[in-house]
Amino acid sequence: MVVKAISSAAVRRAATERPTPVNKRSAMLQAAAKLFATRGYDGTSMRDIAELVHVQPASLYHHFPSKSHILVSIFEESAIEMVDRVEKAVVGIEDPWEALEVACTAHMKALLAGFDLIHVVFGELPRRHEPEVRQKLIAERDRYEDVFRRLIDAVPLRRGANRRYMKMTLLGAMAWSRVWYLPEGRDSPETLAHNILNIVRTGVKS
Amino acid sequence: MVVKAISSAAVRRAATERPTPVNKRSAMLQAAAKLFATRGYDGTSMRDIAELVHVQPASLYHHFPSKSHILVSIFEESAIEMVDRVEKAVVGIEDPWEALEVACTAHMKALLAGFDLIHVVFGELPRRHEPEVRQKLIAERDRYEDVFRRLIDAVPLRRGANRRYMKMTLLGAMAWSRVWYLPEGRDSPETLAHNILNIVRTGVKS
DNA sequence: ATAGTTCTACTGAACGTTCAATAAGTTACT
DNA sequence: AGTAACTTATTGAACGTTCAGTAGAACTAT
Repeated sequence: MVVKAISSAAVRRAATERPTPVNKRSAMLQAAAKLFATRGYDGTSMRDIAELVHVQPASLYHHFPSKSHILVSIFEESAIEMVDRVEKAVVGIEDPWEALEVACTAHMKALLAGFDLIHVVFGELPRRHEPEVRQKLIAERDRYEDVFRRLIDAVPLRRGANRRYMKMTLLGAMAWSRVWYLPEGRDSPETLAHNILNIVRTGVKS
Repeated sequence: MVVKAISSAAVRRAATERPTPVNKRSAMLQAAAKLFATRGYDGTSMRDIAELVHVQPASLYHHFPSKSHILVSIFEESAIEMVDRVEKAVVGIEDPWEALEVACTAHMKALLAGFDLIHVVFGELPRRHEPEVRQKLIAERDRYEDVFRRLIDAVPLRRGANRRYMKMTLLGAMAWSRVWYLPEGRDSPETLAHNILNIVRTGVKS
């Protein structure tokens, strides 16, 4: 009896539901991230986002109280997801340099192979936004950068080397790839991560 | 008579003219650059620019045919100015590493000490703009990057080191300072340039 | 089991504001 | 007189956001 009721309900649901009705909120975030990543926050309208999700602009306000909350949510979800990706990638690796390289590879893969959320985190300048929003954006990015800070802390450096500069150089060099990387080029995210880290690790001079 | 006429005109002009009437066009570019650098292109309105120059919005259209032309002009003037600054800074320096460091210092000084035009060049993503505009923006930034390409070409590297990756790492690391640098902090632009270049040159590992 | 209620997700139409841009007129200088 | 520099006034379009309303599923009471 109970089984039958559940079964028929499930069938009915499966027959009437749309392709991925699971969570429209995340579909909205996904669409917004894609647009923010390419056109920027100000260059993207709520209508643009709505159109990409095949929904009326007003529907966005059922899930988010404002446009800026969408941006903040993207930073939040991205930080959670990226911290997870990087930390999962480095488990079991003992050599600290190898762990750092694996982390960089995970970072570059996400950045260059279509994970739009992280693109927004490293493309959108918190400076431009209202103090309340800015604070949250910075906090979320810091949360992610902290994973790298810990990995860098574990690595043996020569005397006088500054770990903070090292972190900024590494993250900056990787973030800058946004600007010049061409997907159709011959360089894979792995190659990029390896080469950039290698420059930071051993330098280039003869 | 002639002298008198000129003289009285000069007096009248001096009495009625505003502080720096020399070239309003460049004042407009300056104001636009300051706003573009902090709020971004899309986050800045023609009204904002006009207000900063104490001019009516429509006046901007006497000097520039459109908003995007202002952006292109900023890139042009910035490239010319920065190429000039860097090339002047390195004249007479024989050691290629010292020349590169001087170039980096000039770059960081401009970037962190208020030369707004270059801020726009390294903050505004050409990707976001129409193809015609994008092409010009990329061309101007390439023109500036070429100065660094030449300086890097002159430097002796270890076997297998990639000069293109080196350039991107160096420029990326410096550009990223936009994000985390605090003027009230203890690091001077010179210190930053020295430390970043030193990481790229000799690496950090023990 | 059925009827009534509540809730979630969303729509369609509009709100007032701001946008880049234009047209026409005025002043300043040569 | 003529040109350059700028103003006032205005345009249509696009902006973020609001709001009353609705379809349908889910819960509740009979």
